[in-house]
Amino acid sequence: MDALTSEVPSTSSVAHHATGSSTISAANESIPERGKSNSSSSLMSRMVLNDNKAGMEGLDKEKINQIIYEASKGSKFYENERKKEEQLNLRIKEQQFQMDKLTPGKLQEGIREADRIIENLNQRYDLSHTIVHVDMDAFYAAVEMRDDPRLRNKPMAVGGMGMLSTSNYIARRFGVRAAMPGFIGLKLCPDLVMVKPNFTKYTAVSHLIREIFATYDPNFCPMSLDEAYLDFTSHLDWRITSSAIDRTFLLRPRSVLDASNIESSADSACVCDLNKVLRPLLVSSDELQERTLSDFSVSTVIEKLCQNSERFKICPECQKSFPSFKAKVYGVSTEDAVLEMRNRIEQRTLLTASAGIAPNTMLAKVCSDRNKPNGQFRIQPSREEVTNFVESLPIRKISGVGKVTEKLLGALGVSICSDLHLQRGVLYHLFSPTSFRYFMRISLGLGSTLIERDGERKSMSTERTFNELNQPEELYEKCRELSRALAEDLQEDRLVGKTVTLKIKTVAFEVKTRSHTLQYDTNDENKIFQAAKQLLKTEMKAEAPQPLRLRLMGVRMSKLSSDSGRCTLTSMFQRQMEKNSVTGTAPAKVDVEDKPSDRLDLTGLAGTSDVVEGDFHCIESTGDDDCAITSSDCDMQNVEKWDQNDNGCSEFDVKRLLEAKRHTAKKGSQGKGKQTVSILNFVRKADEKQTPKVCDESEDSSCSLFENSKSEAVVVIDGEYEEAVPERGDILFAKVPSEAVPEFTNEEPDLVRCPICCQQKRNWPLDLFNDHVDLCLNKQTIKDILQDQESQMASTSSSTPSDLNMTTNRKRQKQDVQLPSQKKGVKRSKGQSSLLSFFK
DNA sequence: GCGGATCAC
DNA sequence: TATGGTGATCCGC
Repeated sequence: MDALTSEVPSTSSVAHHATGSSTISAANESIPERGKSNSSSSLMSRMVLNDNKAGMEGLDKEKINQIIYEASKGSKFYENERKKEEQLNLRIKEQQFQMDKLTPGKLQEGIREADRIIENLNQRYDLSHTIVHVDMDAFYAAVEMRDDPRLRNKPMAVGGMGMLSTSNYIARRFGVRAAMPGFIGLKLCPDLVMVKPNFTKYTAVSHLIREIFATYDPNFCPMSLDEAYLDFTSHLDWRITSSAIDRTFLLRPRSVLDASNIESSADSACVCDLNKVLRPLLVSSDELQERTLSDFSVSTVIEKLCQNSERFKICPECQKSFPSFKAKVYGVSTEDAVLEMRNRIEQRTLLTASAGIAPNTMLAKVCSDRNKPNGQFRIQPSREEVTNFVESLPIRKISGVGKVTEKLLGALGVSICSDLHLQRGVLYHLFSPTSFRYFMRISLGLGSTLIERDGERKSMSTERTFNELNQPEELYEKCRELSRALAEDLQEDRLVGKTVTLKIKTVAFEVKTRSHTLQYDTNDENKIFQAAKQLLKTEMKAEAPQPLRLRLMGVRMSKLSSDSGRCTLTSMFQRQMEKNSVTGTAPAKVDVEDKPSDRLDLTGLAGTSDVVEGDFHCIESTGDDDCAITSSDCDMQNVEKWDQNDNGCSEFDVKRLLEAKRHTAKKGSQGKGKQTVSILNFVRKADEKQTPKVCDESEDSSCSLFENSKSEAVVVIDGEYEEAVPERGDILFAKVPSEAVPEFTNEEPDLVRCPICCQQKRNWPLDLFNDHVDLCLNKQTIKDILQDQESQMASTSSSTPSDLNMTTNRKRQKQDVQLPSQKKGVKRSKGQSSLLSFFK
């Protein structure tokens, strides 16, 4: 979290503390020889080594930073960083200015207000939870080392020349760390071995550890493949009453573990996790049914059993003999419980984890880093212990305080958490209420005590870095690829969204985002592409006559909702069609969302699946250069031919088309086929006799069904440019053929029927009809929701969290530092009535 | 609603 | 030769 953007000043009373100006390498300057001024001139705080990581204590930062600087200076990346640094320094100056303006009276007021807020926060002090943060040690690197013993004694990192994701502890001694480009890692450590990441493997390991997590807290909250928050409170309660057997686990010694992952002869010992294959056998054996066995006797009994009984000598999984192991009975204490979990993880994965134990997530996170690797640390749940711990803690250790916040606060004389309290009067005035509150919570050692699963996802995106692209066709092609990938991802998760955002990064590393909100939800590749392309086009124009030179492009969809069970007009009509197929009625088929780029489907209408010509004034966009508007009577003079664009795919200037349409309407020409210029993907027409008095604008306002002067029902998709720009395969219509008319044989002329509930009314006024349909849609939605909930309720009792079924390494995260989470319920449509009104 | 910035992993 | 991808939030406008 940031929240620290704008008006952030500093006080002059702490000016001597301030590292405000751009002077030297900043970060945490506890190193005494820091007195040396910036001889290497612009060592920026944002370019120096971030050693805020386990295994990076006491490095020769001076030397490392020099190497980093030498490797970076003069690059485009470096120049951009320098620019950002200057910006930050400006912000600090502004902060300083604001602080200087603070009068003693103002400061007093700030302190008063701060104390009031603190008092308030204190009311919520809650030490009743035991929160555990677990973090695998150097996860990706550890997996690779485990699987390739040759890597074990070498400095290595996972990643490539471009970027490293993790480094092992040996490499960290050289200053090589995550988020560092590989080529710099090589400069710091010429012997560095770089290994390509293998996410499939990491995901598999993640499954294993999550299975174990779930046994301590079925509602644990994974933050990434290798990290999670768990609420141990309930487990610890259970532990008190548990038997010794419940707390007994089988441990292969480390030497056995190390050997177990090395290729060996067929007759070697079993390498399965004994807690998976052998422990269940033991636990259910008659000999161990005596639940009152003492801690001591359990291990003795197990030992004897395994020595004497053949049943416990051969692994049922691999048929090999079990290796040597010991049975360890863990105590009922918090520390024992966490140690047990970590040991089980190690037995299962041959990898070590570290853990932090504290009354809330904020502290637990800090603790898990304290005794890394392969260690754990606990803050006792007392007010004193918490205060003690927090007091001297550098603010940078807190999740949510990054290097910018660190520097901003540093300029105010705040570097450790107790400083936040000392400077509360100033902070109150200089930061937003959100930020201030966050700071006060930190200084008190307050954090979230609730471990919540992530709510609904809020956005989904795809972005790619590449070698410079600057040709329009190349850029459009990239945009197309990204749109396609995003559409696929959205569809896989059955999500649709409204806001399309284009992200670009120029070759100078400047990042821009441009977004557009559609009138409707979609996850269709073409729709997304049209929007993104338009945004891209605008950016290219802004750059003209220079080419737009990019090194990255991304497409994001936000304002998401679920596509499953969604009550679109589409699905309504489809449902209705199915119902009516027996009786022969066939309401207009509006199929925009599902098959947007399909050709006009006249199958079953006029007995042909081809595009009908002649009376039609239709043009199919073939994407060819020679594609032109040929509508005969429609006044299309303002419509020029398609721009050649987008990699051979023609682009149509819709504004002009719409202009032509308006023009036509104004002229009032009533000749054949002149009334309507519709851009559409699908169209159906009603029988003259049965012309529906429909002018139905569904939730998808870009898709309207209306009646033209020929008493024809036409589906028009002509809202905004995104949906209007014809794509290859789209069809432009000026008129609808009367041959292709489905018969509404079973309906009376003025009878209007709700497509959802099938209620019929004569001369149903349009607005009332719309309201009714709205209501019906909601009703169906509610039903679906309730059904969902019921089925969920039925399955909640299962202790296995659904998240164990990870399919991608995409993750959602949640920070405890934010405002109270606004749990997003299911989206409500306008005019939704209460549940009661639906069902009474 | 949009765009820039910050942060975590 | 060469500095990532995904998701979230906050702030100011």
